[in-house]
This record gives sequence, C-alpha cells and structure tokens, in this order.
Amino acid sequence: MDTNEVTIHHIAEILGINSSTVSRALNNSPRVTQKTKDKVLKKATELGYQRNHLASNLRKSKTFTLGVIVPRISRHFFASAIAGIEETAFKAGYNVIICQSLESLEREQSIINTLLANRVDGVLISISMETKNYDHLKGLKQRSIPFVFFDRHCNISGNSKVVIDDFDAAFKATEHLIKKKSTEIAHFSGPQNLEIYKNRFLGYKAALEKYSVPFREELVITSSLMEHDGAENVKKMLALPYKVDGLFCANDVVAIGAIQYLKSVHVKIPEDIAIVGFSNETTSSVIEPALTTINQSGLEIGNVATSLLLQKISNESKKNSNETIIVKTNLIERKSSLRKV
Amino acid sequence: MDTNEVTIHHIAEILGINSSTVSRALNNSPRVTQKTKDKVLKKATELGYQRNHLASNLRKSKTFTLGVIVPRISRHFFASAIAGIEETAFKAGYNVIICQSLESLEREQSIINTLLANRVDGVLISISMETKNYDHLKGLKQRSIPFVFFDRHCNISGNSKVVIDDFDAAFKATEHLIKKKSTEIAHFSGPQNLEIYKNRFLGYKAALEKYSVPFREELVITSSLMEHDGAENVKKMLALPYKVDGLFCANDVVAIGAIQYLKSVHVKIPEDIAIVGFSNETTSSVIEPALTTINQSGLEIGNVATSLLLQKISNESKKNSNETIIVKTNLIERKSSLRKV
DNA sequence: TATTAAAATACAATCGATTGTATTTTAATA
DNA sequence: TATTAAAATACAATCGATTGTATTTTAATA
Repeated sequence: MDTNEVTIHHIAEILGINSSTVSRALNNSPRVTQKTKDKVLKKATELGYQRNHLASNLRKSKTFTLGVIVPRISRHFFASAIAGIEETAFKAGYNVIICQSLESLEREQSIINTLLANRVDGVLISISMETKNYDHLKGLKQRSIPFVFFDRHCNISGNSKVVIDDFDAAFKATEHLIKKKSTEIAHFSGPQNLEIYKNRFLGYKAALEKYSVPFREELVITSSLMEHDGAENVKKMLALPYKVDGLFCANDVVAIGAIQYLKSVHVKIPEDIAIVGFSNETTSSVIEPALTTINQSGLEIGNVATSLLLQKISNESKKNSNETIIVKTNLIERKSSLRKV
Repeated sequence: MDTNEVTIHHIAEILGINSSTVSRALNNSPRVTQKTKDKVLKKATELGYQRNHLASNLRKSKTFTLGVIVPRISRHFFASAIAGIEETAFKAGYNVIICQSLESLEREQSIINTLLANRVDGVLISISMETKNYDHLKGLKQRSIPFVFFDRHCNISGNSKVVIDDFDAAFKATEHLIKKKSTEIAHFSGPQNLEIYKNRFLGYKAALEKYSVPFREELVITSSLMEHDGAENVKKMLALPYKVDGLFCANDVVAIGAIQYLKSVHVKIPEDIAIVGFSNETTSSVIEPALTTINQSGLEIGNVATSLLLQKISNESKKNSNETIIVKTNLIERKSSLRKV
C-alpha cells in the first residue's frame, strides 16, 4: 500500500479538526475561516492529498463524464473535433467516452444505451449517415440528459447544435466555380436525411440561380460519399448528355475519388472540369491537382460544442434551450479549380 | 427526479431480502442460491436497474479508467490506434482518457500528473519526440501503475510494449529499393532517442551491408520528420557529392514533403529517385506518384496494447513482467519505387 | 423427532467526500 | 462580567455498492 491514499480524514486527524471542515476548506467554502483554510491547504499539499473523484462524484451524483459519438475517429475532421472536445472537457474536469457509429444507426442506438448505462452527464453527437429515426435521441431527452449536435445534426425539436453555415459555404464554393467560367456544374451530394448535405445542395442550387446557370436534376448525384463513390459518380456523370465543366462535391473524400478516376480517363483538371470539395482533409493538399475546398476547423467546432454542452449541464435554465452556434469557414483555393479565365 | 435511480436497495425492499444478497446475486456469487438469483435478475430487468459504477468503483478502489498519451490525435496512425484502444477498453468495461503530448516532453510530464490525479488504473503511451528523460515514467512505476508502450517506446528497464519490428520492416524497405537497382540510398531518419527511429536506421544499414551497397554517413539525414522537413532534407541531400537514386524515409509525412519538393525541382520519381516511406498514412495512396510504404495497423496495435495492459492490471503476477509483442507489418508497393528493372 | 453441519441470508461496516443540522466558540453589547 | 447573536466547527447521515462476519434456515443424520 505505497500508493497515494491520503484522505480528508487523515488531514483532519493530524490537524485535530473534523473532516467536514477539511472538505469545506478544500472547497473554499465561506463557512470556514481563512486561518483554517490556510492550515488545511498547507497540510494537504504537504501530504500530497488528491481528491478522490469517485467519492466526490458519487456524493454529488454526477459522473463528470461526457459521451461523444462520431461516425469514425480516423476521419481527420472528427479526429480534430475530438482533440477540441478533449481539450475543453479536460479543462473543466470532465472525462470523455469516445464512440464510433461507423455510419450505422444500429450501432448508434446501442452506443446511446451504453452511454446511459455509464450515466454520462451529457452527449456530443455527429449522427451517422443512416440515422433517419431519432427515437434514441428522444430517449436522451426523456432521461433529461443534455446533448449537443456538432457538424452532422438533424431536425428534431428543441436541440442545440454547433455547425458551419453549410448553405453559405456551398454557395461560395459554387460561386467560385461559376467565376471560373463553369457553365454546367454537377454536384455530388450525400444522404438527404443529414441537414448538412441538404443545405450544401441548397447552397449550390441558390448560387446557380443567382448567376442564371441552368440547374439540372440529373447533375445532382447522391451517394454515401466514400472514395469509391467518386469513380461511380463520375461514370454516371460522364454518361449524361451535358458537357460538365464544374463539379462541387459535398465532401473531400468523394472529390478525391473523382479526381483519381478523372485522371485515369485523361480528363484534365481544372481545364476540362474544375472541382471544389468540402472539409479540407489532409489528403486534399497532397493530391494533384491540389483540391480547392471549404476549410472547417474541427478543433474549433469541438471546443465550442463542448463549451455549449457544459453550459447546459451546469445551468438548469439552459438545459432545454435550443441554440445554434455557427463556426466560420473559408474557401481555400487550390489548383483543382484555378482555371485561367 | 424521473431519471433512472433504481438501486439494489429498491430491489431488496421489493423482494423482501437484503441488499447484500441482491448485490451478490447480481454479481453471480456462489453464496446465493439460483432461485434467488433468478428472482433478483428478473426484478432488476423489470425495474431497469443499472449498476452505479461510481459506487462500485469507490468500494473496489478502482477507477476502471485508462490513460492514453499520444503525440497527436489527428495523425491517422494514432487515430486508428485510439479506435482500437477504445474498442478493447470499452468491451472490458474501461473508460479511456486521451491526451496529446504534441511532441512536447513538458506536456507529457504534466499529462502524467493529471492522469495520476485521476487515478487511472493503467496507462498506454507512445512517447513524444522530445522525450529523453524518463523520470515521469518512473513516477508511474513508483506508484505501481502499470503502463504499456505502443509504437514509440523507450529503453527503460522492466517495461512492456507493443511494437512492430522496425528493424525488419526497414530492412525490407531498403532491400526493395536495392532490388529496384538503387545504388546510392539515402535515409531520412528521426530523433534517435526514439527506439523506432534507431531501429529503422539499423535495418536500413543492415540491408545495405547485406547487399554490399556502400553506407555513407552523410546520406543519413535526421530531422523531426515533419512535412516541411521533407524539402529541407532533400536540399541537403541534393547538395551532397553523391548521385542519390533511392530514398528510405522513416515516416510517410517527411516522404510526402520530399516528393513534393522533388517534383517542384523536376526530379523524376521513381526514375531518378525511388522512394519508400513508413506508416501508410491516408495521403500516401493519393500523392502522385503513390508512395510505397510500410503498412502498420494502428487498430491492431491499439487492440493488442490494451489487452496487454488489462492483463497487467488484473493479474498481479504480470504487473512487472516485461513483454514485447510484435505486430506484423507489410510493404505496400506503389509507384514511387516501381522503377522498371 | 432432536441434533448438527452446511448452506443461505441478514447485519453492519466500509470506500471518501459532501452537506444539513447541532453544538461550540468568538465577539459584540448591555 | 453576563447575555446574546453571529461565526466557526463538529456531528452524523448520505451517495450506492461491496464484503467480512453473524445469524437464520435448510437438509442430513442419528
């Protein structure tokens, strides 16, 4: 037993005072005189006292643990978001349980049950592509466990979220293609149950309208935006009776798949087709030509979402608020769209 | 108070038995008759009982929490390792605290202190590039908190680690370059306090010796292997009085930096210089030419390291064992080294 | 049926910190 | 100095589960 096992009782005994006073002194309670506080703090440092969070949390019936659900940890955006979440949570004395839905609704549901069993104080979630049923999220609400969406959110009543302005970002991306003299612009879209993809599509459409570029239903190709979808989508696109000269992809992964396939069939980028992606994955600056894309800071989104969740947890009146915080994005112009005009 | 708050005492009261019996029944103790167990289990399910881990852990004076220290979460290899760690830990009922050292020794030391304050049951660590002083790790040992290195380890006595055979992988990578008719092979190495880089260097050297390719001190260029080091290293390399025609990089990141710079100065890859990297980052298959590299499964390393740590935690006799588990790697041949021979 | 050993269950303390209430100490006032 | 209010501290219960020991119940044997 050479492990650290100093408790408030040891300190109390040594100082000849009661452990409740020690506890209050360590928590800086106004009920304890400064003189006693000094004595206690000095002795605590001397003995290397460290509060036992298990005991403390049990008494407070809080776990100081947050649940985080992401589609996939190894996606760069989510890894960055997790870094931000850990950072903010850690500073506030919270731990984090990280879970991957792997884009499966079933897994997402089972994760929520496990998080409930672990009595997390709150949940941060970026929903899976399959998530069209929201009963599991309503379950969280019933148990009055606050949660905040980040990035991939959904439209259930009374929720808070930290997102980017997908509409606006998509608008700018499309506008950029138009200014680079694209006249037939395709869009590789994602599952429409996810608001982010719906909004990216709407931003794309709005930009076409504003600049009177014809909108064609067939040029919007929906998939689950994996790398292999890139090639598939391009094949469909090239089979259409339009000479596509611009492509806005709802994420970088599908854009990269598309670029690789287009290169293999000797379509020139950006001369024949200018391309813009979305997310700024690490691969995007490496591929040739480097991919023009929307940069979104996972770190910032993670930080902000966690702050918001912590507010909900500690502030009863905010518990059921529905706030939306929008994090700034910017367009990074790279070679894949820089056609000489 | 509509939250779940069923305790063993509620179950005990309803069934008219003592809570200790309920506890033993739920833990499947041989001291309780099967009949009672059935009764308790049925009622527990009926009431939606869920064990309060805080209380349980407090009594057992275990936190069921593991600390994980990685240089950077967003590196693909570490993100994968974390996925593996979470997976295995979660199955065993453990939570995980993830921390980033950001390659700083100071941060690494402070993280260990925080993990100690959080009374983690064990630690998984991949050390920073700056880590040349191991007092903080000895601190863990003194407190008899088991820890396991993964990937980046160091040579302190009596430790366990889950690693790849860096020597062998580097040997194969270099051998591959030699078989592709490289005769002047450079090596971009990393900080020599990290065993992995030392071993990769030794594997490189051994391959040269075996095939009687001259080893030249100046062709080994050491840096912190960031992307920008790639260009710097290449400049130094090209200034040397040797016609380098092969390059083995100790990681993919520096290899990618090198490729990009070489392309900018019109050196042909693989014709002029054949290149092999190490780690199989996601970018490596996307860069052009795609990078030949050593594939190491972060997921598997994370899984295995966590299993080993959990063994140490639960098995007193294994606590001070020093095991080394080697996870398989393989060479992925891509265009960056496929020179026609 | 009475006795006894074994099996099953109940009792009570415990993990360490927190917190409402009771008691003691201090300081202010008559 | 006696009285009283306020400040400081002590007491004791509590969070929920676990576990060593004591007691009761069951079943086996004479």
